[in-house]
Amino acid sequence: MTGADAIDRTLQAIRDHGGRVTDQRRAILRVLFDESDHVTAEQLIGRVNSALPDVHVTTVYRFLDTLEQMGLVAHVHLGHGPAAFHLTTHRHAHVVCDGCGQIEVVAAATFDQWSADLQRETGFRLTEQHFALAGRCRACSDGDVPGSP
Amino acid sequence: MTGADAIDRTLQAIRDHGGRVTDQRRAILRVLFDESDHVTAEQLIGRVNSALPDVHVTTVYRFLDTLEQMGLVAHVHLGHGPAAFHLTTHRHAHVVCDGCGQIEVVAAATFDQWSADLQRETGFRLTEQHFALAGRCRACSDGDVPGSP
DNA sequence: ACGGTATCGCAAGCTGCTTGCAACAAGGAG
DNA sequence: CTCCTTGTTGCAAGCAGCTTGCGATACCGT
Repeated sequence: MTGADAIDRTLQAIRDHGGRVTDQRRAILRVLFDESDHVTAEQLIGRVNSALPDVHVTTVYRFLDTLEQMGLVAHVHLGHGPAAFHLTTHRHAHVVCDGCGQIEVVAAATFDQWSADLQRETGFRLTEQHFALAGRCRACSDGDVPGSP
Repeated sequence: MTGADAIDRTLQAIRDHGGRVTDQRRAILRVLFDESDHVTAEQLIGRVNSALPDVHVTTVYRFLDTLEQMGLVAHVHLGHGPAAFHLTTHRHAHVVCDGCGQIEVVAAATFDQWSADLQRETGFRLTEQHFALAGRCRACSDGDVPGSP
C-alpha cells in the first residue's frame, strides 16, 4: 500500500465532508503524503507547482486550513520563520536545535510525563505542542558551553 | 530600594557600553522596571507614551534589541500574536493556557529535569524557552475533556 | 562651547499569511 | 448528458508585527 490509497481515502473524506476534489488538491495531498517530514507552506507550494504549475499560495493555505480542521494536518512553529506542516499520523512534540536547526521528535511518553510533572506543580497540563521546544543537539552542545576559548 | 536604583544602574551600564542615555530610554526603562510582568511591544509603547508622548515604535524596538544584546531583557513568544518582553531577573520558562491565555511560570528545577530527560533520550538539552509551552490551566481543563456534554 | 557619533522620528519595506471578489468547475439532480 | 448549485480558484489588496534607510537631533567627552 503506497500513499496512493491513503490519498484516495483522504479525498473521499473530503467529499464526505461536502468538499470537492480538484487537481490542485490532489497535487497538494500528493506532496504532503510523499513528504513524511515537515514542510513550510513555501516549500509545499514549490513542490506542488513543479507537478502542477500556477497553484496559488492562497489555494494552498486554504486547503491546509481545511485539512487542519478535519484533523488530518497540523502545523507547528519551529522558530521565527514560517510554520511547518505535517500529517497528523502520530502525536508528537518537536525540539529544534538553536545551533543547526535540526528537528528532533519528543516521544509521547516523555511528553506525557512532563505534563504530569507540570500538573502536579501548577495545575497546568501540557497540550500538544504547537510551538516547538528550543534546545541544542549534542553536536551543537559540544563547544559552546563552559571552558571554551 | 525602589526600581530607581536598578534603573540608574542600567543606565550606567548602557553608558559603559558606549551607549547614550536619552529621555526615551529612561521612560522605556521605567515602564519595564515598573511592570514586573510580561509586556508586548505595543503595550510598552502605550505606557511609555503616556509618560513621554511621541516615542516611536522604532525607538522602542531598537532599544529593546540593545537591552537584549546586553542580556538585560528577553522576549518570549506566548502564542500567535506579538512577542512579550520581560527583564531577565530570573531564568524561567512559560506555559500559556490555550483556553484563557493565563501565563504560568515553570520552575527552573522542573525545566532542568526535563532537559535531563530529553538529553538521556535524544542528546538534546533544552535551552531557555524562547517559545512558550502550550497547556491548559486547571480551570480550563475541567469541562473540555472526555465525558463532557 | 564644540563636535563626533549615537540615537531619534519618519517613511517605506518586508515576511508570512488572510480576505474580498469575480470567474470557474465539481458533481448531484433530472 | 446537460443543467445548475455551490464549493473552489486566482488575483489583488490588506494586515500584523516588526525592520531598514536616512537625514535631523542631541548626548556627552574633551
